[in-house]
Amino acid sequence: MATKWGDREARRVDILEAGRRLLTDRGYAALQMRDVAKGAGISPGTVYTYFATKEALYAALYAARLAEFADKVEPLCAECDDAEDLFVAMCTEYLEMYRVYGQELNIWAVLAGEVELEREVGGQLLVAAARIYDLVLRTVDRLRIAESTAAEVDPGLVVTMLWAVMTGLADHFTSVRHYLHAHKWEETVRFTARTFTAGLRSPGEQERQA
Amino acid sequence: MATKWGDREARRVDILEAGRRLLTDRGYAALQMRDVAKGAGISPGTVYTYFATKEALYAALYAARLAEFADKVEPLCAECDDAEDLFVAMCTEYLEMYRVYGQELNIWAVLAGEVELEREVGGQLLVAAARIYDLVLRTVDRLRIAESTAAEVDPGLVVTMLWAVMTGLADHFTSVRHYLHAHKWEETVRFTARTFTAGLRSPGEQERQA
DNA sequence: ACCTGAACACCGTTCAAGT
DNA sequence: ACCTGAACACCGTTCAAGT
Repeated sequence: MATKWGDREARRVDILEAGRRLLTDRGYAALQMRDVAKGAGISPGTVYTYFATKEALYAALYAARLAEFADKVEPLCAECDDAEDLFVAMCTEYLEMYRVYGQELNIWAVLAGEVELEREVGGQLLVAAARIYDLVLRTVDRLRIAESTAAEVDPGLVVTMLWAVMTGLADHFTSVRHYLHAHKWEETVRFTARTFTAGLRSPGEQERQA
Repeated sequence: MATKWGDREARRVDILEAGRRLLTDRGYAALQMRDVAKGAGISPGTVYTYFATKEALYAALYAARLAEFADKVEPLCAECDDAEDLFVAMCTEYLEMYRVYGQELNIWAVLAGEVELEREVGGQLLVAAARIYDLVLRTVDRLRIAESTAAEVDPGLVVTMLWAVMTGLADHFTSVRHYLHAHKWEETVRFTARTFTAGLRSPGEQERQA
């Protein structure tokens, strides 16, 4: 760390970087404030003049990662015209993020104000989440994914379902770690995407809607 | 506690009951070994002669709850002939369990041997999980849910997908707690069930399979 | 102002001592 | 044998003291 005494901006980056490294290399349990301080080349007390709690530090890391996720998903949504392929690609990006950030902080709890954060970090989380939500919403529209059901189904409902399914798949596959899996990630996600898109386009939908 | 000195069986039940109460009343964060001991009318050290770790205690509670879930789902599977309704009912039962036991212990990690448990508790978890898996598998068969795809799709894949979707939905709705929800549980689950059953029965499946 | 690091609080866990 | 409870280990957090 070449960060000079009093350079708060650089110091903040040092802390975030130290935290990010611990998290990605060794998981949430290894994200300990003493080690964050050590990694940033400062004392434990100083970390707390930048982040009020460990949770706030974690939220800041998560916000950055979520923005990165949005950056990766945006071109996918723009380029891909096949809903099934797009879902598979998005899920796979999501899995990478979920592997590191999935278990611990709950973004919705943050957005709901259950967790106290500095306004800035909370705002970053909100912006990133809203960006992703909008992105998916517009893509669902563009690909007419809810086509046959469009007359009655709120596209937001489709997005909510998609998000939940992604989370479920990611959770399942990050927890099991290769062991008792009869099915591989690619196979399961592909099958889910296929089922899902077929279901949304099924002509049977409209009549059952009534 | 009327449990007598030396009655290990009753003592064990006291501990489990104290833990269960803390967990259901005030959540995982409130499951603290000192309070478990207090609730069971013993000293902290004694708890550790019954359960090697807090995680082992939690696993025992989870195993019992999982068996209870299987008990509730079994008649549902037997009585219900509509896949969509069944999925909704199962998800709703699952949500109740997930609300309390969802976040913390990972059953698959346990089954994979990543968490050390007494053989008995590990076995209980395994038995309960296998029971549920089999139950769903047989029901998928019975209702011919994977009908149009049966020639090529492993029914186990359907079960894996269903499990992941249930988890995703439960996770979404336990985390948010009424706040920023545009859609209610019943609405989202119903829509998801409809989409998936339609997708699994879609005649378009077979050709895309190839 | 910014930073240090010893100290406090909390909670899982252990173990020498009691019955 | 079974049980007690003080003590240890660990980690998030605070704060009086340093520069």
